[in-house]
Amino acid sequence: MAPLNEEQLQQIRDERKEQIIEAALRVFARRGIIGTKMSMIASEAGISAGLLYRYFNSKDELFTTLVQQAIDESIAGIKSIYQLPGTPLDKIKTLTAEILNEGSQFYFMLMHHARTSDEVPITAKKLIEENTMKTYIDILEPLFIEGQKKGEIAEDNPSELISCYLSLLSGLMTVNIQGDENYQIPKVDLLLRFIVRPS
Amino acid sequence: MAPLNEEQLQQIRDERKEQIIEAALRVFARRGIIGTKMSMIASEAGISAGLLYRYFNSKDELFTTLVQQAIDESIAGIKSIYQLPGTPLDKIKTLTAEILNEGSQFYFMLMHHARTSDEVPITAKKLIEENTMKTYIDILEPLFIEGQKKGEIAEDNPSELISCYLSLLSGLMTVNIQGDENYQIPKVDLLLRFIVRPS
Amino acid sequence: MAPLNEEQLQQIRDERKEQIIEAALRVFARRGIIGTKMSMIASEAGISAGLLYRYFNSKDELFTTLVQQAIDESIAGIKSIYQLPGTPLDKIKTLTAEILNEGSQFYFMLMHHARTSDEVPITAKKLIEENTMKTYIDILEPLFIEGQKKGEIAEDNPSELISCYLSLLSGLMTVNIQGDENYQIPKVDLLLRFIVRPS
Amino acid sequence: MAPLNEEQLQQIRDERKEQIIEAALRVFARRGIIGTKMSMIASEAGISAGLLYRYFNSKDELFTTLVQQAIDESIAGIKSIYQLPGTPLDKIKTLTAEILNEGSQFYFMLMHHARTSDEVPITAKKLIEENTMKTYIDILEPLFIEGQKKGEIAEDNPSELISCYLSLLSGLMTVNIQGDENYQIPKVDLLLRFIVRPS
DNA sequence: TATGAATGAGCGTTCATTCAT
DNA sequence: TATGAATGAACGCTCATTCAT
Repeated sequence: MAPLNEEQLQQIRDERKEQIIEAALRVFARRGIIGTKMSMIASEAGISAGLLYRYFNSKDELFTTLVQQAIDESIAGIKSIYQLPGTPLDKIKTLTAEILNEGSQFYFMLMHHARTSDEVPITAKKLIEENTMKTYIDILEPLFIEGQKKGEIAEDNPSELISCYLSLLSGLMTVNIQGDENYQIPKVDLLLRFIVRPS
Repeated sequence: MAPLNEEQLQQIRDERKEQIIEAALRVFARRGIIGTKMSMIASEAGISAGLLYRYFNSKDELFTTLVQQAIDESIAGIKSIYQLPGTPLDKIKTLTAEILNEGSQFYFMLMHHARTSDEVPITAKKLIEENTMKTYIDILEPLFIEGQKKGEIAEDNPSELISCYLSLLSGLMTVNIQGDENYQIPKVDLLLRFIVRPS
Repeated sequence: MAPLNEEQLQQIRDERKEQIIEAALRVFARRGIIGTKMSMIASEAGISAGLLYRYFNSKDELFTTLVQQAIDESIAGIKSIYQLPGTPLDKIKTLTAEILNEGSQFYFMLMHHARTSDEVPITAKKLIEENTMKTYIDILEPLFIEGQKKGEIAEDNPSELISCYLSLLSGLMTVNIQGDENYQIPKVDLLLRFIVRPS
Repeated sequence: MAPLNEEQLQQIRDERKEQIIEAALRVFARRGIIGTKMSMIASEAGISAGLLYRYFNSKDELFTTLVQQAIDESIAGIKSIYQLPGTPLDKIKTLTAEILNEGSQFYFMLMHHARTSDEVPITAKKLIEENTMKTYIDILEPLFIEGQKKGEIAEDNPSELISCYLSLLSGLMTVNIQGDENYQIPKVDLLLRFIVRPS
């Protein structure tokens, strides 16, 4: 019954906040900003609705936090491609496979809602406007050019090629849904065929 | 002085209904079923909110009508590929270009909401469950097989190839948004490269 | 196609108005003022909703007209007792039987709504306030006193006796409903037993 | 600091629910189901409109609850006649006086609306259909027969006599209104005169 | 910190009333 | 005169947010 010390309290707070963020991501991703009720996030996080407000001032703030996080993680994820082993094309294949299989789908869906919905808080809107596809193209361009030099990658305009690659990937991740057994994420090799230089 | 005759009234009713359906498609597509307020549809259609209810009994009914229409038109659209001129690959290219350029984007977005949202009316849910990707695969399979025989189309499993093609197309159409100048619909030739048999 | 002359038009107007009043009485009586939609009255009268407003400026005015009519007719009805044949008790029995059997039930139900509902237009409220039970007591008192003198009628205070008689009658007429076969309007002799002087 | 414990919460909930039920009875009784706005009940109960919905899912559910309660209490009330002291006629007089004086009037008015209005929820409609006058006649019949044997009660068909008694009572309770000083609930002895066997 | 009762603004829907024909 | 399309105010209900405990 002794009161917790400062440090322990802070730790509880951090854990709770993480709990909430993860719960919110799952719910917002599936249901969008209006479709999501604060009570849903609360019950997904296993806490009461009122407690949410000790960690986030409003639904908007919570949503915006998630958008920020999605942007940060997606940039970091793309940048990580340079740490991967192998030739440029190897790297691209590995990263693509990781994205397709891994749990990043929630982020794609969240960002789709954030881009499409009109109810998005202005702050989040701004974050999105500053985070255009150009950001990602700039990161990937050196790698694609290197791949083209090596003759691995098709000789199109690299920027256009990357844009197309990202659009396809993003479309797949956003649209992919359970419930239609005919709807399957394509195999990586099939998907990347349009990047690969015909031999 | 005299009231309008039956024919004139019917014409007014038909026009209004069409007006509403078009307005509703635009709004639902962008904002989803919950994000869409009946007043938005009304003002998009240039009529009062109350008048909507002389044509559709409820928001749900209106939404369901649109889903039905989207399904009908998409099936008709896919079937129309057989009327196009040229070889199988020609046909596929032409149809793909049409889809990418034409205004069918609203239907894709609507269907995405209809598939994803939990607030979709049961009737619409049923329509969607009955309308899996298999419907479209079955329509396109003969054409793809013919293309493979002619050596135009890659030698993958045709059903898988079509599924991949449709997934990519559907993802692009759903995700594609105004507002990001870097986000461009890929050129048809680029997109279809993974279908074409490498020469 | 020749235009109707003034007289014919007036006749049409009068018929229409009567049509509407009768329809409105039936609907208001059963459903009360709020439960009644103008469209119900219109369709009960076999005309369009818009046309109602050429005869009555508003729902309130129509309702008030009916209340006025109900009051007028009820007073006339009570007064008519003096035209009936026989002794005072005979007259009372005859009138009671007439009321119980005849179609005056709609008026009782209407007046019940008018007295109970808070949505009644002020004008109607005033009519009702001016039309207390005293009006009817005053009309009937001479008859009851005469009956008492003749030894036909119980020796209670006449005013109280009449009030009780009217309350019971009015309660029966208001509450009596189809649909419960056990709910039967009592026989006149049974009902009047408390008025009759025990022999 | 600590949240309320389960017991305290339950007590608050019970009190609120009772508050709402009492308020709703008063308002529904006077205004009927359509005439009653949820906001009226809320302000009569001294709470906000939104809070109503934590206790009752809908206006219909609230109304139906009241109908159920009215039926239960009326049956219990009638049955309680056998606990009263004295001869059958004494019992009947006492119960009648109790009903006429006591606050059961709201229940009569509520049931009148429930029986008459077309907007009554189906569940309530069913309750009412199952609760005909026969229920009450069956309860009272033995008592009336006993009274007839004792020579206290008139020698009419007992079932008919009870039906008449209940109709009159129910009519009085339904119709009786404040606001007309001439409209007075009759004295019990006067009212019951038609039951009593003439000496 | 944590809970859940309480509030009130906002949306879907209905309906009295108006108006063009 | 007669019609029915059109409007908009009002009510039932939901949910983000606050607050007492």
